[in-house]
Amino acid sequence: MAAVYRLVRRIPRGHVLTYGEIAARLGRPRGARMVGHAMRVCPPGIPWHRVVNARGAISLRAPMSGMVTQRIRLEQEGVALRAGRVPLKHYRWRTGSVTVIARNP
DNA sequence: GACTTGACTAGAC
DNA sequence: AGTCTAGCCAAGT
Repeated sequence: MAAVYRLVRRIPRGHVLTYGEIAARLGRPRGARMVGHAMRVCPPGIPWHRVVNARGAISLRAPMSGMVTQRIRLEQEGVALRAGRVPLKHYRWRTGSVTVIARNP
């Protein structure tokens, strides 16, 4: 749990991670749901909006509140959503690699 | 303390 | 290429 938050906090601005990838990084390749739960109860100070599902889409259970918030906050960070999804090829954060900052066009 | 429920995902059909 | 199934594990009942 705490490890999830620690990792999410390290996601650089303008990048995203998937639930599954976070889980995998924590040694739980199938524990994506756990990450989802961790986000649901996330304490303040966690950039939870940088976490999306495996296809780069937002899969919140509260579409009209959290979903919009997440999209807006991502866009404010320079993550452009295409067709309601984040182009993971471009924005997925690679841990350990040099942080390539994605800027607004 | 079992049972259900999920911000999930990979594979089967 | 859409839908179903089975794993996973923390929290709430």
